[in-house]
Formats: sequence, structure tokens, C-alpha cells
Amino acid sequence: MKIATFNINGIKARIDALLDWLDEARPDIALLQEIKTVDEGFPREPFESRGYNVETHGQKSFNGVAILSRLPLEDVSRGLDGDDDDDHARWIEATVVGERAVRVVGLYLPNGNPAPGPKYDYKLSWMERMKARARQMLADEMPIVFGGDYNVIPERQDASRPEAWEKDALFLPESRAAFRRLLHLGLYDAFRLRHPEPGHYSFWDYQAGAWARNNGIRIDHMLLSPQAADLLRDAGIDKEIRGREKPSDHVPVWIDLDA
DNA sequence: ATGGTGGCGAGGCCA
Repeated sequence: MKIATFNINGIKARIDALLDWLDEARPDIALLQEIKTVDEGFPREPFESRGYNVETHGQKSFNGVAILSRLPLEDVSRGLDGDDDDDHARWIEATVVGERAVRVVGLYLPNGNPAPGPKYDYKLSWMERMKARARQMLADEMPIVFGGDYNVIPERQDASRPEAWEKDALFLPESRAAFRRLLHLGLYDAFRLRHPEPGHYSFWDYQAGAWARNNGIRIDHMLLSPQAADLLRDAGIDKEIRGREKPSDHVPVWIDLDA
């Protein structure tokens, strides 16, 4: 079972590029972030005609997540518990039953800039809420995949120029500590398991020729429960996508599970 | 220190 996460930075602007990638990569499941539209604005037809079931959790203009799946999606849940006043569309869960049942989460973790400030406070509190929800889910002792744009650079080796990110919300010590607290629950960074060496990125800014200079960061992650990690066959990043016409500033990150 | 780019949607916010 191939599962990918892809921050597409707007479904309206990315539909052609997304369909091209989907036809080539053919993931069983694609977790999308930043669809930047309400549910009614999401173009379901081109995905359904390719055999994908579509579940969205959208929002006008900003944020918004979706799950595409060749297999039926069951027990779909939208939103992250822990704050009734939070109206950002950043979290969606569903269960996929292939050879075995896998719970998948698509998440778009807050950017948090500028830090310090209210946006950074929101990021850190959101990460605490995610930890609480992940802890709950891990009690089920089943394969779970938490895939998405985490907006966290976990280690220095996950940035081409770590010194440029020292004061950024994506790399501040508190952000990285909160990310490690997720790992300490017993989650595994799937890409890092398969590719321990530095120099792999999932995001290159549109500005200042970041792609041409390979000035990237690795912020899109697939965290696995122990039961999912035991099924991990492979993991990768579709870097080449970033060099195409009208690209997102992120590229797809994928895993292959024996499920 | 500033400005550099892009999406959404129609001015300014967000990243």
C-alpha cells in the first residue's frame, strides 16, 4: 500500500500538476494539504474518474486537507480535538481496509511565524493537542500513519542552510522539542528510517532561487505507529516534481507499507 | 535590513 503526502498549495492552481503526478506515482492513498478551498470547491470528478474516493475538510482561501484513496474510506473524522474555538481545517482521519486495516491521518501543522507571538503560541498548543490525540490513537495498537506538512525541521541535517532558520518557527528549539515529544510517544519518522543520510528535502521556497540553489528543508513527514513501522517496505521523496511547470513549493513524500 | 515569489480572490493575508 503506497501512501503519499503532498502539500499542493492550492487545488485550483495545482490541478493539472497534481493529476500528472497522480497518474505517474499512482499512490493508493494521497494525503493533500493546503487545498485552499471549501469542500464544494474541490474538483472531485477528475479524481473519482481515476478510481479515487475523495474526502475533504476544506476552508475558504486558506488551509484545508483532503484524502484520496483507491480503497473505501471508513470512519472519516474531521478536525483535531482539544480546542472548540479552533476553526482551521488542518486535520482529517480515515480508516482504509486493504489486506489489513490502516488508520490514516492527513495533517497540516501550523507554520507559527512570526515567533514569538500568537501564531507561534497556536502552533505549540496545536502540537500538544496532536500529541494527546496521537496518544489516544496509539492505544488501539494498530497500523497508523500520520502524514502531512508538519512545518518542523527536525534536525540540522534536514536543512540545506540550518543557520538561516535558527529564529524561524520551523526550527526553533521549542518546535523541535514538541516534534520529538511526538516521536517519544513511540512514533517513527518513516523517511528517516530508510534514508539516515543528510541532504533530503521536501520544500524549496519560491523566493531567491531556492530550488536552483537546492536551498531546501525537510518538513513533510510520515510518522508511523509501531505496528505501521513494522510494515514499512520503502519510503521516498518525489523531488523531481519541484522542477516542473507551476510546481507547488512542496513535493510528495511517500511510503510503501506491506498492507 | 530589505526584498525576494506565489495562491486566493479581489485587498490583504498567509506562507
